[in-house]
Amino acid sequence: MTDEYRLDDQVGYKLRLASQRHLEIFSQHLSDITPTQFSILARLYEVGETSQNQLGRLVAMDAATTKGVITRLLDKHLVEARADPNDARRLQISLTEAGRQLTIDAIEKARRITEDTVANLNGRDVKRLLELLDKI
Amino acid sequence: MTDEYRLDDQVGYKLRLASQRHLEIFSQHLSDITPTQFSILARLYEVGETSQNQLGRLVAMDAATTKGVITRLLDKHLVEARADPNDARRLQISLTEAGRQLTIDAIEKARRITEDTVANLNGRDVKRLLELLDKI
DNA sequence: AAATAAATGTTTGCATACTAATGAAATGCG
DNA sequence: CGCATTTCATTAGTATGCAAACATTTATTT
Repeated sequence: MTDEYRLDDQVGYKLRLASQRHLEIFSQHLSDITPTQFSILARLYEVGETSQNQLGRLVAMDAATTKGVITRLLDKHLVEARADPNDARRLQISLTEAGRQLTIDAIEKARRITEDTVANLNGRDVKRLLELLDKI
Repeated sequence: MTDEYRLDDQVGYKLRLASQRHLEIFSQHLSDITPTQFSILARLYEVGETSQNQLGRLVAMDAATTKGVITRLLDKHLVEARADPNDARRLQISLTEAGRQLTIDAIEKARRITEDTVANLNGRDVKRLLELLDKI
């Protein structure tokens, strides 16, 4: 029936707003790294030393994007890279000790970040939201 | 009970994935402009000539971000800018004729973009998703 | 086995979006 | 009026993302 187009009711628009809000909360708790950088760190913590490209795949990032994120993490001395002896194309990435410490700490803070982000939702809503986002 | 941290279950992570998917769909349908640029255009179409800063506020964008988006739209000759005679600080932004045409066309395509983005959700789910995102 | 083709991993360059800090103009209040 | 505050816009710097290029390895063909 409603034939007009409402920008405010579009999924894409609301997704941007929600991401914006989440980013704001994130940086309040964790100002040293970004959400993107955090996901790389958390995944690396989970799986251990991995090639750069593979690592990117594990967090659904483009190879080029991954490269940029890794560069920034290298600059901060949170990860280190070494050539794979078996495959000259590959660059093996691992956490430094400082990186490990920061990641452990960041994971704790990340729990709070998630809590704050969904502060207005009850448990069932959160679950539902995750399911719905998954289907997109 | 579950005490471990699962990156894949975090709202922030899933928000990034969903946005990523939406962006992909968007660029398939509308390769000339980005979602951000589209929201500026759509809003401008809605409200008519407005100051740059005000326009940004209407789509929840920082003044600096707005500036960048407007610059790109000016480069594409989709909008035009003129000084406000009453207030020397202000820059009035309006759609060019080409911009109007493109916006009308883009709004049609945007319906499809939204449809494709939520293709796996039924009507009630979409409504619920919008509500949940709103609460964030 | 050598040569070629195909796949994989990484890097470079460029576009977009966002933030913090700065400057210019207008408004309000003593 | 004169000064502080607010509003608007811009600049400079950072992060993320994609397309294209390049290098290495693996598979295929002759």
